[in-house]
Formats: sequence, structure tokens, C-alpha cells
Amino acid sequence: MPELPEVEVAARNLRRWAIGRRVRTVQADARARRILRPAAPRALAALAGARFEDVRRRGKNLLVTLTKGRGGHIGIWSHLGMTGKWLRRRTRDAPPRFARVRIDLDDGVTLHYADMRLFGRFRLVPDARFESLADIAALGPDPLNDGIDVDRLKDRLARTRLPIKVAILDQTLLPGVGNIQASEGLFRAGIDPRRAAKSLSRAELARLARGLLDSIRYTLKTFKQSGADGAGSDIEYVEERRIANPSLVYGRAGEPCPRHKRDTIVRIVQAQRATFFCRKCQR
DNA sequence: ACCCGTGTTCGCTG
DNA sequence: TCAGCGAACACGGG
Repeated sequence: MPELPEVEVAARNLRRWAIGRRVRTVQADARARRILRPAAPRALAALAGARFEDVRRRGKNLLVTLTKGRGGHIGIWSHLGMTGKWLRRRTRDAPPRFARVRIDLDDGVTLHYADMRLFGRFRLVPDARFESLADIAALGPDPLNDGIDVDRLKDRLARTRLPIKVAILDQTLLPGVGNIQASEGLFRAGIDPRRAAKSLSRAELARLARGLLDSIRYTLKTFKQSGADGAGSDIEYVEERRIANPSLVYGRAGEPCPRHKRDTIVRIVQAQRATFFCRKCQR
């Protein structure tokens, strides 16, 4: 379930599990070829012997730096796509379902990158020079790490006729905001998702920035309290634990609006994606 | 059997 | 020239 909060959890997990550890071996299954770059699974051997030094998150991207040899570095650019997960298992245990890449560490732990639909990415980055990647360089400031600059938002949206819900999914504008957080942020801000992006006032955009950040932080807090961040379990990343839906409106078509309960949440489709909102309190 | 899906990219169009 | 649109990717889950 990867938007900014889920990827942030993955980053924290990887730090706790791997920083300081050395890579023994790396393996990928045949279908992983689709998400790998270089595409040949054996190219992953370049990671053998490297030591995890740093894990950063920019939007939905995980940027992992490992040290190798004397002063050398190698990077992993990981994107979870729709169904990607980083999981931890004992090396001797069976791999999880849909495991695509496994990294055996020097402490008996194996990190598995699992991805059912293979929309994710797993790319080796020579010298860990992530800034040299066009897609990474193009990302805007990260909302959680850097905050949201309302004036920049206003400038960037000044000529955009797209509906605001569609516009804020642009990762060069608000990296990490996805389909869930977009609906949630607009609900918290009381803004109709169908409005043209350019029609929003500065005050409305300030409310939207606040709504998005509140929703992101609330979602993170919910993961933590439910144990879905894996912090409470020693080995198993909590995969199957049922956690309460932390969304106010996403996936809640037909349910009463959580604000006034006198109208129901509706589902519409914008740019081929579901949007949830309340007609009464979002203008 | 049918519809839906938390993401991104690509080719086409006006 | 480029913003915007729709298909495509792959594989379940309900």
C-alpha cells in the first residue's frame, strides 16, 4: 500500500534492519527482470560485500546507499509501485509470497523485496549518485521532510486547468502524494476535488497543504499504533494484521460524512482514478 | 465471469 | 510546443 506514509514506514524499517550490516548474497527470480535495472538478475552481484550506510526517502522513492571497497559507494533506487513491500525474514525461513529480490545479510536476516504486480522498480545506481537520475532530480521538495511551500504551489498551479485532485498527484509538485492522500487532504481542507487547480486562492492552497500534511502524519501515527510499521515484531513485518482503515473518506462511498453525518461520501472517477468526497462540505 | 486496484509511462491528439 | 487523455503494464482479490 505505497504512498508517502507507507514508503516512510519502509524506510524506517530498512534503517532498523540493515544499517551497518554487510550483504552476503543477492538473488532475483526470473520475473524480477521486469523491475530490475540492469535487467540481468546476475548484475545484482555488484551488491555483494557492500555495507548498508544510509536509507533516504524522497516522495515514494527509497534511496539506499551502501559503501563498497575503500571509499566507494553503490546505490539502490527502490520504488514500490502498486504492490511492492520490503519484508524481513530469517535467512533460513521460507521467502514470503511474491518475493522477487532477496538480500542475505551477515546477521542471519534476509531482506525480501516482494511485488505481486511488478509495477515497482529496483535499480542499481553506480556510486549512489541519485541526483544524476532525471526522475529523482525532477521531484519537488518532500512534503514530510521539507514542508509544503504554498507560494510555489500557487505558482505551479496558476495555469493548470486540471481538476485540483488530479493536479496534486504530480510528483514534481508534491512527491509522495498519491490517490488516497489526495482525497484525504482535499476533504480535510474542505475543497471540491473537481475544481480547476488554477481557481484555488492562496488561502485555499494553504488549507490544502495543511490538510495533506495532517493526513500524512495521521496515517503514519495510525500505522505506528497498530504495529503495521513492524516495530513491535522482531522478524515478521506485519503483513496480514488487520488494521482499521485510517481514511476519513477514501474507500467510504455510501458512508456518512464524518464531519456532519447528514450526507454520504460519494465516489467519482477522475483521470481514470477513484476520488472520494463529500458534496456538502467540500466546495 | 466481471469489475476493481494505494503508480507510472508512453503514444496520440488538438 | 505541450497539456491532457486513455491505454498499457501484471496479477490478484472480492
